Amino acid sequence: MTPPRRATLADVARLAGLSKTAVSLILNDRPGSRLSDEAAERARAAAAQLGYKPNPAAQSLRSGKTRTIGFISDQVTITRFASAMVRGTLRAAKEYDHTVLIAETGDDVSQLAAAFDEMIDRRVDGVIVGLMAARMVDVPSAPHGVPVVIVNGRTPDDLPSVLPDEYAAGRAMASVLMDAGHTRIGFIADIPQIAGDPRRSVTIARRLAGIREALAERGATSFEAVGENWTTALGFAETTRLLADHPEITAFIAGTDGVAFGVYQALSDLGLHVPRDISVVSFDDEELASLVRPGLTTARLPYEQMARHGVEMLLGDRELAHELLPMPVIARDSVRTLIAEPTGR
Amino acid sequence: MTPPRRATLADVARLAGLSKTAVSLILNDRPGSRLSDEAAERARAAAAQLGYKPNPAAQSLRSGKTRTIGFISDQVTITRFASAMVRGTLRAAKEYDHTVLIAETGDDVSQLAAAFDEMIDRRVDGVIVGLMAARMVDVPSAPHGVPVVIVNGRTPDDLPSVLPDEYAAGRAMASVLMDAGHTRIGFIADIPQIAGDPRRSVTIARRLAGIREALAERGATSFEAVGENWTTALGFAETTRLLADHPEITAFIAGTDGVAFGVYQALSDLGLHVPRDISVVSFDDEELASLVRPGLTTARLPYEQMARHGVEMLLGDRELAHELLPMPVIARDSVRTLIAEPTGR
DNA sequence: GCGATCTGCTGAACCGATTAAGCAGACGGT
DNA sequence: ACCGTCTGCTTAATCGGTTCAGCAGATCGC
Repeated sequence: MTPPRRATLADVARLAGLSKTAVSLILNDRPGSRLSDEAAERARAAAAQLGYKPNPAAQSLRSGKTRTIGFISDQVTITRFASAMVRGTLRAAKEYDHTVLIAETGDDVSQLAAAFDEMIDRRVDGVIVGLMAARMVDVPSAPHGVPVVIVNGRTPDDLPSVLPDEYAAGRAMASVLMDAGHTRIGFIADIPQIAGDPRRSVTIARRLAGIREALAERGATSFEAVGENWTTALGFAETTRLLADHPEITAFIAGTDGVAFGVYQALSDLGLHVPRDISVVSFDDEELASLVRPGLTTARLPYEQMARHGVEMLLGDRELAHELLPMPVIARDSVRTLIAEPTGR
Repeated sequence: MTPPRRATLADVARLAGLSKTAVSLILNDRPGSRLSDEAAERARAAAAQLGYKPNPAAQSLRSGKTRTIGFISDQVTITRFASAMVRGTLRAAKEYDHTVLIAETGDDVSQLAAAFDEMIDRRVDGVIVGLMAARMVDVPSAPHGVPVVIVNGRTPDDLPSVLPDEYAAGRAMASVLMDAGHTRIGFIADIPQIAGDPRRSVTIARRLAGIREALAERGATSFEAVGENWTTALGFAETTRLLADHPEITAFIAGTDGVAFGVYQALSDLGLHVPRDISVVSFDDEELASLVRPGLTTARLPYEQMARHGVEMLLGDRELAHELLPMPVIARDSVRTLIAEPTGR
């Protein structure tokens, strides 16, 4: 029992015995239009009876607005992080009564440009470019009046952006360990190729700087391992190696949860127990972090909040600027508090 | 350097010295319209010069089509599975030159209905309802002419659906173990509350049936454990218990990868090695399955293909019907082939 | 009693595309 | 020379809303 065709404004007007103009004014609550309460009543009743909803295409045509924003990501649909960004975008957009058009892109720059242009051709009211790794990317220029925000990334021409506050997070995680009494800390850390290249990452360098400065300020001894890529395999290999060389280590800082998972595996193979024998902290808060035993203490990348922030820049009162969002420390069970700190040995 | 306003058909016509009609006919390659090659040339040149792209709102208004489909899911953006469904939908839609509007819904039925109506109000050309767990759900009726497909689920009124072939997958995974020579198999299996209730799952019962029938046909001995929820904790607890009672078990079938992760943890605590001492198979192929060591052999839920299939039903030649899609066996390293099958002990 | 103002409402234009209908000129047949 | 047909193009209507301008009739001031 569904009507064959959706009711139009003209249908409502006819049923209410009014003009299209009158009904439009009433349903949109235009201030200054002086229509009788009685007429308003009739119009609303007719609209309700017919299940009238305005045709968005017609509205867009007139207003030049589509009440739609575009979301483009380099790996939108591939990683669990993407989910959080999509979620944040969707929810925030909904609050502003907008819908979201989503496009997928590989790492390929030309695909991003193509997706971007397609969104513009669809006449979206704004575009969010969401990146999985906080990189520098090129984004085509948008027609005047279409705002663009980069979430978790940057552009060479400095479009408005939202980034995680990696420096603060680096300090925070180092402090979590030091506050618990750890002073000899393994650190699976530096990726010179990536940290030095904004096309790979604009934030990893800050994360590392935060960690290093906090450790240095409080006089902790750190043992750094360097890798090509932050992978589970790297965590496994470097943990094994660092512990062989420096058995005095009591805690590890892993660059990511994936690396931390490798640390766990290595410790398990060595018969060491987390957190009894070794404490571990890391960054990102992937789903994995809550699944491993014991739960991993990690600094969460606030993807959902960053996306929400981006939408608020596009549609809300928030200024189009550069913003840093805090990375909350998610405390689980991978850190042991050392009762006393023995000075010798 | 972006133009202040997008070019319209009228702009192109003016520049080309033709009427809007002529330009429209040319740019749309209408057969039967007899315009000179010379005019076509001018029209195309003018369109290119102005960067003309038709305004989709105007086209929709005229045609009644929006070239947009809606995707609604109960947990769209929350799980890694959702990503695959979104990806499949996006890619397939792109092939049909459609864009995708995505809406989020909690488990709450009323939210699904609300999201659905919102899509209809936006005049989408079709709707995909994608579910994370293959459940029975209620979907409001759509206006005539708007097709709806349920991906990984069912509706009481039997809307077209795409489901995984769980029965075949159950048989397949049991066979993987038996083909490798295993005959005494632990099986973390039955969830009576869920398997018996289509509102919870319309497929788990089939998965279990496939496993049980395959095991029975080939005379394997199975040891079943029952739980309330398929969780990592369940896998951990029941593995520990089953092995204590039945040390002769050489392999486990876990209901999901999450359960299998619990099995891994229990085996690790018991000092048992996968696959040397115990083999493990499961279902779903979450990201986790490739991350654990050794990699988990599992039957993949083909979310991306299911979504693609759904889109093809909406937009392509595929018949709107009920379809079962195969769940591919992803062979990793968690199954050991037993050389010989000792009869005693 | 008459213009000015206010009240309640309507007509028509407009957004940008598609398309049915039709028109001027060239050409062909007789 | 005249009618019919074909070619190449244009005019105008249409989709469904929003909005500018304006029109009757009532009310008011003096």
